[in-house]
Amino acid sequence: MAVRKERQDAIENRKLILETAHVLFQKHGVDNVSMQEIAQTAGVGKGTLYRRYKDKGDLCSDLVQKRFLHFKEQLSAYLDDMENGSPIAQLQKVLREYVNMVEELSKWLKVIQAYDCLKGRSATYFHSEPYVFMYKTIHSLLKEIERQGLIELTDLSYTTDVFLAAISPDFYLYQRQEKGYSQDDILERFYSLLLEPFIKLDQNKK
Amino acid sequence: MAVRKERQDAIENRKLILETAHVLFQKHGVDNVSMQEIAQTAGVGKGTLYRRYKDKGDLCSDLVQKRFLHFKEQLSAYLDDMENGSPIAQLQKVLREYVNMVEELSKWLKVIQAYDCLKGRSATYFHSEPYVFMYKTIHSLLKEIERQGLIELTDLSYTTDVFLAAISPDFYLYQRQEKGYSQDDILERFYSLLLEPFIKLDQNKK
DNA sequence: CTATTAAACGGACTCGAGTCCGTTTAATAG
DNA sequence: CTATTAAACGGACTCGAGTCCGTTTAATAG
Repeated sequence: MAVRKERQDAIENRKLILETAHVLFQKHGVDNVSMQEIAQTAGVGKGTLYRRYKDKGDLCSDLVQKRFLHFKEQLSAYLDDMENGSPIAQLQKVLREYVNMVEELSKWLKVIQAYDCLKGRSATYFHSEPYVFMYKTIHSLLKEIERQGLIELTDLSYTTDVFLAAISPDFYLYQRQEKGYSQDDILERFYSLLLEPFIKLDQNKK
Repeated sequence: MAVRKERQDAIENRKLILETAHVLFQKHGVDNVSMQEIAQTAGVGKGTLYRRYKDKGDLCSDLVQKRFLHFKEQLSAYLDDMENGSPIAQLQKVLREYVNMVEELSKWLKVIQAYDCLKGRSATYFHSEPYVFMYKTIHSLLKEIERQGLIELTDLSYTTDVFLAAISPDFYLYQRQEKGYSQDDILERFYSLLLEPFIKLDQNKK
């Protein structure tokens, strides 16, 4: 017997709730909006809200998910253009775009992290789609750079994780807000600490 | 007029509460212990509990604080012994000991972080005593290494932060539990990515 | 179009976090 | 030792998170 398709009212409510939450979060800040309020404003019962979203963190995940899709598309487009360019330039492009996105999404990412931690869902950051995607992308670019003999790394996987740690939302925001570095300051320092020292010296080529 | 000294009952309650919380946390796990329960078990009212500790995160901070004092003492003892040794060896010692401590305290550190985030106290991790202390220690050791001409770094401050990011509780636990690296695996990879490439080649000295 | 079904709904309910404020008690003044 | 004071106490209270379950409704069968 065929599986019933999702009910029309359910689909509409899902959209309605997400939009309402987004509006309220923007207007009053995530912390100052209760789940109650979201349900009421959307005109649904609390049960309906919780049926779709475990908690505020879950709502934020969905918000991030939407934005992340754009990012992925944009990035593939860029990378297609650079198909035959230097993989180092590609890597730099990826990093720059990602930093851009982190800057934009950090607000949500922090909330997600807090709820994950509080509910004992541990290390979900590292399993989130954005992390996994970035990991794969950076990992394969580094591999290509290595294949071309431009770099030599002891542990590719560890290196990739450290790359991402240096642009993780927490760390990034700290550099940005407390240290007062600009986006470019950070990228510059990142390159000079984690990228340039490993690029094989072929200055003689010049 | 002299400031009144802290009341005796207050002092005793403070100790009692902290010990009770510690015991309950160990027995049932931080997540499964309510503030109510802590107060009840300690035999004080809820108000008394909250008078000292804002929330569970705050309790964990105090727990960490105690352990961290030991760590600091131990470390200074070690460093005094190595006073005239190579600052690189000193740095490695510091890193090794810190990793040890993070391994032990990660449970609490995660809870602290979650509450900080949830209550909108942002980036407190970077202002916590452990972070600040480690920052100072690593920073000054790197400076000394630089002074001796053994290393050259673009931005000492940024480098120090990245060092600490690579052994931040979240990241460390991920490497440890999900990647399956041992403590030594991690230190090895850390050195080979973040330390060795910057040490000036004076192999000719050999 | 009607009956059947199971998903979806929504509000009453429980439970813990955190606050408030009238009461108690340790410290100090005399 | 007694009176005064202000810190400390503790439990009633509020408020939001999340669950439960009787009721509604969209989808499917006939």
